[in-house]
Amino acid sequence: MSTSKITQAIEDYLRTIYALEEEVQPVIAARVAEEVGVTPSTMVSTLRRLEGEGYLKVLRRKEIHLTAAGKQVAERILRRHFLLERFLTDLLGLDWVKAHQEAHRLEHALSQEVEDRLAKLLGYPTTCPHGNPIPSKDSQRSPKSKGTPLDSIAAGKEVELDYITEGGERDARLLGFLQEHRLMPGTKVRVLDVAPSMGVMSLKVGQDEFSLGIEAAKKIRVH
Amino acid sequence: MSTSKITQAIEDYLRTIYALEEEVQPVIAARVAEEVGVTPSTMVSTLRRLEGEGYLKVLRRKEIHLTAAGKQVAERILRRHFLLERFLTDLLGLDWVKAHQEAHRLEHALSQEVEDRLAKLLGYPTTCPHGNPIPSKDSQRSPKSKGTPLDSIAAGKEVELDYITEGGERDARLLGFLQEHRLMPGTKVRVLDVAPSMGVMSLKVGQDEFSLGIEAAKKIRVH
DNA sequence: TTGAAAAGTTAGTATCATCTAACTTGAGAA
DNA sequence: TTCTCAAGTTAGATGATACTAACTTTTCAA
Repeated sequence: MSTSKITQAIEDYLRTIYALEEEVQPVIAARVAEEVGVTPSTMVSTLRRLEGEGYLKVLRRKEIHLTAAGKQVAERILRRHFLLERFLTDLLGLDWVKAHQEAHRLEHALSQEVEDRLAKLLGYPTTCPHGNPIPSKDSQRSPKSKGTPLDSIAAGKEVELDYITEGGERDARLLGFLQEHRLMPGTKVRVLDVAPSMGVMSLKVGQDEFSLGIEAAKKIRVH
Repeated sequence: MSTSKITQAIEDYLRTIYALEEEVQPVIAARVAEEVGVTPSTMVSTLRRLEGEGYLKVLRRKEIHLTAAGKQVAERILRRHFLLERFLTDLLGLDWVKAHQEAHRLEHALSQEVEDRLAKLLGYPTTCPHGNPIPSKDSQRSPKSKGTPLDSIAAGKEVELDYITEGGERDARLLGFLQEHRLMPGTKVRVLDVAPSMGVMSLKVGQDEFSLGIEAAKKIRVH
């Protein structure tokens, strides 16, 4: 198992599965295919390869579960991704959307040593710019306090933005929208109105009032 | 021509050919194959692909010449490579050898925007840590003053190290050796003795006396 | 001039990562 | 229960990048 080299494609599948595991109950092939952007048939052969390499197991109900080896690869990539996002936003001044995209390309080319030194240069940050906790190297799974999805907050309440899930991070339109409305970790948000039948909720940040889709709100965690 | 996407492999071949062009008279397939680390047969098919894509021409005497398109790709990669080397040594504190290796992996994942911002962060450096001029973006070929190869300096003379050629940069042992003996751009070196028949020359840097192979000395430019 | 070493070429394979098109399976709604 | 749609699968193909093994062609020096 895990004999051959870890390619960029493998890293992409594993990190996607890992992120999905924290968001949807059973991770199935169709979800992963959607996320990674490949056809179902590609998914089948890739899943077989990944299972053969010992990175994951596909259970009877088609549920995909990462093995320890798979988790290790995924966490390493996510750690580098978040670190790069910090570097790109904090030191280079990129916006959220670009930082995410660029980090996605660079994360595969970062070595352990550069990762370590970059972490030091940045003062050992504990979260990415979107508030996600950076997985620690010693594989101690982060407490994953999960936070409360914004869509489950009742009208009238004011909450503080905790973080944007990895699922939200992958959505460039959402990221751009959030940054535009200054909705970032630490921001106070008031829920003016929730209309599930309409699929939207009204929010107020400072003097700025706007609507957000319920689906998008699910990707935002508050407390 | 140049219709399909520029892959990492293509970038590697083009940047290698470009660097060789500045060092050896006619660039031939065998040299490139050696440098890139592929077999001659791989070289044949790759050369055909690259020629088909319009990145180079192979002339009658088997000479390989980059087209304008090929040069553009090569210069862009080299620029990113040198910039990354600066970043890795100046901000992250890596040594020469590692900086070169890491830059070689990262250079393919750097976008134009990140390149620009990185250049700004570093204060628009004009040379890499080994003294090579960073190719400018507007494709104005650098004057390439070439410098004098260290192996052609007569015994007794003292010179100043100008830069280490790209060919030298690719040689990890040489880089490590040079850094160990503090032989870097700006350093004054005295040539104690030249023994071409032995294939070595004796040098003195500060109080440090040591021998260097003639072949290695060719990759060092002084004035 | 010639012959060996260097360079180049061909043919056949392999792997990875992807696709399309056609098909099967399965799970929940009516 | 049955039908439908989502999910999964198979077969067959492609392109990029690489290899080995067996040549052929060049080039240069004796």
